Amino acid sequence: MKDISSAELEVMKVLWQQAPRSANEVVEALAGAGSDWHEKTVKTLLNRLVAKNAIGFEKDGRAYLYFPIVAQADYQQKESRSFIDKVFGGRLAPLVAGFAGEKKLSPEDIAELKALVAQWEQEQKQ
Amino acid sequence: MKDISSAELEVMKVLWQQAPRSANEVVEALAGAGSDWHEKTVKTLLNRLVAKNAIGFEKDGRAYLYFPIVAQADYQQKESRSFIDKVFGGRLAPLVAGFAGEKKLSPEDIAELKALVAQWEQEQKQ
DNA sequence: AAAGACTGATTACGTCTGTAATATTTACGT
DNA sequence: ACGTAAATATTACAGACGTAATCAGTCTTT
Repeated sequence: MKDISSAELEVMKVLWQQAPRSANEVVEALAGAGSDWHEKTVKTLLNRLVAKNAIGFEKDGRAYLYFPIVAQADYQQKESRSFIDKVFGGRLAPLVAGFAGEKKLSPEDIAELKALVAQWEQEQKQ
Repeated sequence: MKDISSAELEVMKVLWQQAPRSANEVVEALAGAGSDWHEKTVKTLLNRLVAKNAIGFEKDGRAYLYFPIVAQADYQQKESRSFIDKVFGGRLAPLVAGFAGEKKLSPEDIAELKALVAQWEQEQKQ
């Protein structure tokens, strides 16, 4: 399947958050989120996403109700993998270390990472 | 500065690994790394990188010797930040959790992440 | 000195993307 | 049943990108 571009991704996020939604609902959600895209632009993006098979729709009268086909978790997983491969030669730790070095981690992130590490240790003991 | 495209990135990697290098040396390094780009293609990429100010060159007779201007660590840092913002709403932990869930972590990664976490704990105690 | 070889510079071209405008279809209201 | 507003579909267009080919300048060799 073709790549989802970054403008298209903003539309996906709206549908991941809630679906199905009409084109107008998507437009409004984006406007509410601070986007200044013209309505026509959003419709184009929806069309392209349909063409890419990233979203689908069902008819509701004359309008369409769009919903994601690609799941957010799958998208995140694939993109993460290809990003780490491309930029860090496939190693995750250097990315985390880079963030840590720049003090760009939120306390929640630190807590969550700690928990993950603790969990791995548990699993390894068994 | 303009973005470095993914084809351009392959050229950057060669120069990050060793610099300065002539265009032909870059071509050879890429060929050695399994790329099947035509020599002309690589020259184009070098040109575009110069135009983007990502690399520079000094003359060596009729040939140029290219070297990176953008540092790899800086590039990685910026790209990581924008990737995490774009795909994970700025949170790092979910990315790591995704990898963990898919068992896609190398033992080295796990060890390194553990060490990082241990280090944060140290820092917090002080 | 002229020709050839090599190098960088310029040009090419189809696809994708951002950002819409225009065209066409169709359901709803009267 | 028909017109019209609203929704979708098609078309537009410039810049970035992948992937080169061609042009132009210069160093070398004969």
